[in-house]
Amino acid sequence: MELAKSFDPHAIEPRWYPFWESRGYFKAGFDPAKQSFSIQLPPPNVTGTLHMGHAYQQTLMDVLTRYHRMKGYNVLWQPGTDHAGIATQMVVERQLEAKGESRRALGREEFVKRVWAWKEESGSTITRQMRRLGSSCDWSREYFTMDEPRSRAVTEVFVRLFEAGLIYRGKRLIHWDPVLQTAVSDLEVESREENGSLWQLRYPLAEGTGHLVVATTRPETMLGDTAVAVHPEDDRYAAFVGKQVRLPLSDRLIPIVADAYVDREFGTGVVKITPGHDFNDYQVGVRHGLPMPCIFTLDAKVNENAPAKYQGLDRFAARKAVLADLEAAGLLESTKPHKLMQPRSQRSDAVVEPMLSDQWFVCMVGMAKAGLDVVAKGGTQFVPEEWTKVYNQWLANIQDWCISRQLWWGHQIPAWYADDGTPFVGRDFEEARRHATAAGKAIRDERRDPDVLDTWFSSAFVPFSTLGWPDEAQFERERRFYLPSTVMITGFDIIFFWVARMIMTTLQFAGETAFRDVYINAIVRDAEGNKMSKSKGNTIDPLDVIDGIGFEALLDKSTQGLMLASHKETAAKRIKREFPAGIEAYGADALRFTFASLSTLGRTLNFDLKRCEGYRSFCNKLWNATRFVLMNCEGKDVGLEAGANATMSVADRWIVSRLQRAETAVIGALAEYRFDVAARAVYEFVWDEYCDWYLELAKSQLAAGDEASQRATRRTLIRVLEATLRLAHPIIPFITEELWQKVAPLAGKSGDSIMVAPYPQPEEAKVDVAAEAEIAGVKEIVNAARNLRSTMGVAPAARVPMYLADCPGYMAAHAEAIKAIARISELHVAEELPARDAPVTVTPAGRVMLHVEIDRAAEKARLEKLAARLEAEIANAKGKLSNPTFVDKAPAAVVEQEKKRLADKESELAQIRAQIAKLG
RNA sequence: GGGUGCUUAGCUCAGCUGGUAGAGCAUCGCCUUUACACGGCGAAUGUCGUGGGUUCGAGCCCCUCAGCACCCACCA
Repeated sequence: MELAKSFDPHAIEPRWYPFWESRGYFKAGFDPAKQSFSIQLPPPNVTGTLHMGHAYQQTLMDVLTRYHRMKGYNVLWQPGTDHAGIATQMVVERQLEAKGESRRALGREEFVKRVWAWKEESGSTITRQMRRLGSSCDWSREYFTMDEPRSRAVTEVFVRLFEAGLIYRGKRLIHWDPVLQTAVSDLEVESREENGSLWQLRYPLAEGTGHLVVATTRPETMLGDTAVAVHPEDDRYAAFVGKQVRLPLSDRLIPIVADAYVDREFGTGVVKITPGHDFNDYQVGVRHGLPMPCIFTLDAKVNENAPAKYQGLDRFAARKAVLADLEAAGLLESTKPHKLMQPRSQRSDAVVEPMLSDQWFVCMVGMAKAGLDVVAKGGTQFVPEEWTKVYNQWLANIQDWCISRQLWWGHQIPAWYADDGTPFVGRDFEEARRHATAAGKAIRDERRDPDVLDTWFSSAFVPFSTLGWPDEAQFERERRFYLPSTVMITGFDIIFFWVARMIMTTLQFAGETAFRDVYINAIVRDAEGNKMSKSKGNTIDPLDVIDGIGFEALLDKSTQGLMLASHKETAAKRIKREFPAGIEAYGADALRFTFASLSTLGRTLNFDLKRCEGYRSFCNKLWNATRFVLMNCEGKDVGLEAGANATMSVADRWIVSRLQRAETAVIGALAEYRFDVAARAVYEFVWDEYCDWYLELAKSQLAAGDEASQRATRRTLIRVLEATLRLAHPIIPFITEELWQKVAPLAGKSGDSIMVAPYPQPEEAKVDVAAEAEIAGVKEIVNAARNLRSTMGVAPAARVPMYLADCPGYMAAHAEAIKAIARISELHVAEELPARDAPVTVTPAGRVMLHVEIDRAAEKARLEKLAARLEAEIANAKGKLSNPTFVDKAPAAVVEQEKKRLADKESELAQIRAQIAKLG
């Protein structure tokens, strides 16, 4: 079947993914004779959809995966999805609310059923989208963090850590989200600078008259104050230490303590201490043995530990009431505006309340040390390197990890409580009961801890839980191939949440690092470098880039789901401005090429549809080059059989040589994760060398060459193209497969698919420096001629005579090619240029004269300008060379280079001067 | 408060261990030349953020300042 006249991604993409997948090409290999390559997909939220960040990461992962597969490695790209505890539970709760139902009314069992139903319904969306992008994961091994094997691993890890004393239950001050009503880890708290107030309150002294003034941003917490503190060396307050103040409103006596935590410079130097609701105060409370009352309910209303008057009030209402009462009592000294870092829960945006609460924790210090060591010793390397510091800094200051969540969606904690409240942990109830019995305690099945584990707890084990662990036999079999993973590709935002924890747990349970390399990819921004966000309306859906989308549909989907009218308006405006005609269909290959090209080792990647358009053009270029080659090779003798009479021309040897260099460049770039360099090498080889020059050179060889050289040219055309397709396949899999299916047979290559064909390997012997120099010379002459034509205003189609002098002997052999490419009617090669009024260009490869009408004065002026520039360059070079320190100290090669430059320029100038003289 | 990164052509970015600045897009000419107008050919464009230092030589190394972005942190 003929190739269509131009590249249309839609016509080809849908056919190849099912072809690859159905033939099992994505399946992990287990051949002991081969090297292995493996990569873990950061598991996306199971009910989520593919966004630009995913598409970008996966492009990089797929490039590496396909590349290593073609190189013959055992390859495992391990996919999976995450149950995303809080996020998914929230989505389903919202759905229930919309239907007038509620989680609590349904009850735990029924609610969890509904979440599973939602997971089943939407769970394959993102994996379907991944297939559209071309991601070649081994779907036969796809996991879900709550599937049976992963759940077993979670229980096993929990039990073992508990038995090792690394998981414990304790009453600690934790971050409480009063909206979601669960504990969250410190990583799930985000602090933002917000405008608040700083209030100064008077606390009357218990004895005598007078008061101390304390400053606070949260006056309502005074209901839980159990002390005030001053700095031990603060002379102003030394006399008060050990005495008491009368806590207003509550009318309790609380001590004045001395603690070095107090900053004498801030406020009055006196701090109110609320150990139950502040992390600093908690420490002070511990040091001074203070009571630590909790004054809030789980939904952050004032509880029974505060005076009756405030009970039942929300935190913020209580603040108002407290302030009003203090003011009435004359105890409010001042109110000032104050900027503070407000800690908010990442998921609900609620102001987090520190609460003293019973939770499960993982003791991190030891594991963190191991995690630091393995990176320090180079067992795991970050790319770019600078992220090592970020990793180190976090691990060095790590806190114990609060892993219990008061949610229903997730892995329920495998702990049961004895009647006296002692927790017993086991792989199942029976095991827990045995422990309890041994300890002489009675427990019941229904007294299982209701909490679930942090989502990140389960995803922290995927490096080994996806290789069969805790099944020893399977794990031993598979880890030899795929642990550690070769590389982890992910965003910096989850270095702490995920990467560090995987490294730590894998060290703990497999005794080995999880990854050889950790590649931290850039964050995808819009073309102007702004963060992509729904409310700004500057998000782009990767599927829309692949498939295209009309303006109306784009407007619709960009504004739906936005709650605020102002956001809707901003988004709509932006869509109208940026995408007045919607988004064209660029296809997965162009999208992937764009990602690869923009993938420098920076922190951000500004996604520009214009770039994408350029790379779709590239695909079209490749497509049409293939059409040309097929047109010339189909049904013709391409000289494949041994002993075929085929004479390789210099141009043929040149393009083969350039191909070796392109292959070397791509392979080297991929080894260093320089996807941009790899993409550029492919782009430049295909466009600038193969299409712009070789196809043109080939045309004249096919038109004028003898039988044997035509045969060699056809063979070179088809073989270089075939190798180029393989070279490019990891980046642009669809179009290369489509074209390869047609090209490969003609190139004498068999095989069912390009994705299982071998990756091109450069051969040193095929690098031909002489041919490269020769073609470089030809290009120089052609360029000079083209330049003169354009400067002289010669119509592109017009053929003009050309004279060539002072050129290497080989030039005559390229006469036909030069004539065709530079559109020359007659080419005269001679010792000297004829003396006539014609434009001349001097190049190292010869002097070029076009026989065209000229304006003598204008030509003279042009040459004078050239001469002036040359003179300046000559003066510069002479200056350098006459500087003794330069000649002395600079390396000989540099001095030589400068001398050569001087000589070249001087000779060029002489020629130009001569030509000016001829013009009279 | 601590830390990191960035500042190069109108825009987005490359620039290897220091040797006289590059790409894509955009711009401006001229072209329906038989693979490709998703094309061809040509052109223009930069005191490489500031000030200093090291060096024969600095976009690259060192210091200063300025601007931008991000991360971590319990200052009431």
